[in-house]
Amino acid sequence: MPKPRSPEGRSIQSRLRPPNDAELRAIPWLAELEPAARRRVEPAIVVAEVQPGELLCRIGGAPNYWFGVIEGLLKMSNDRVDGSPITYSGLPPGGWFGEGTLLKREPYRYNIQTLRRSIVAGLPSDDFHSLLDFSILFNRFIMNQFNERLGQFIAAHETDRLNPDARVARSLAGLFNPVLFPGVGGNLLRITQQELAYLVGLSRQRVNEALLTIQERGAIRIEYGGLRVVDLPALRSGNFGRNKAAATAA
DNA sequence: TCATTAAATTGTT
DNA sequence: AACAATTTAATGA
Repeated sequence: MPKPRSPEGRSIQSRLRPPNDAELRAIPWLAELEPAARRRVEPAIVVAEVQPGELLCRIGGAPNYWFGVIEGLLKMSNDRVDGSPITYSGLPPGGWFGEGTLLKREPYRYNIQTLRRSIVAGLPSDDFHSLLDFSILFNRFIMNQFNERLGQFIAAHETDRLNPDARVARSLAGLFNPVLFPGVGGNLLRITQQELAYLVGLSRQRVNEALLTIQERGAIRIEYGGLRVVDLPALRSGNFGRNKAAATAA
């Protein structure tokens, strides 16, 4: 697990800076806005580099920003009563989250933690709400986002009881959702097996085994420091071995 | 640009 | 959890 970052560095708040051009281009919804809306909101966007293990927001915190991943990898998790964390989703580049919490003006109901060094963007709550007020295209984007997330949520729920191979497959399929995470360019996702293990809640060994199985089935190609999707529908369906013998025999 | 070395990641036990 | 093998990144000639 990434060691929780000690308060050695300055707080994230104090490290905020304006985004550069490349970072702005990595924000998917900006390009969809009306030109006037974009001009108005762009100056409000801030970005920060966050180190592995840093907490962007914790349960109970007041929602100040709508967050997005420019680069890197985050995870969204919750703590169960027994203290064991349950991960809801990984957040690869292009993913924006927290709009539900902002809308309800409620405290965060999950923890967002960085799995590796990442660049994170934030749109202040006030600007988020004013965008909702005057940009129809932004509303459309948010609706789309909700819709996709609902699908993801249902898929995740089904996945819970499946065997490890299928869980890994479905988690991967979730990360490759082009609507929620358009920053995952092409079909290559940069994620180490260790990071994936944290997301899925399995050991790295088991994830490694699962990935090899999935690769054998032709759904992905494993690469150093990441992997490539060959057959996304197959990943989603998640019909992966109850046991390896049956898998290879078939 | 190439060779060397360190660090990160993967595949196995 | 530990280990060896492989890949990448960094460095300097």
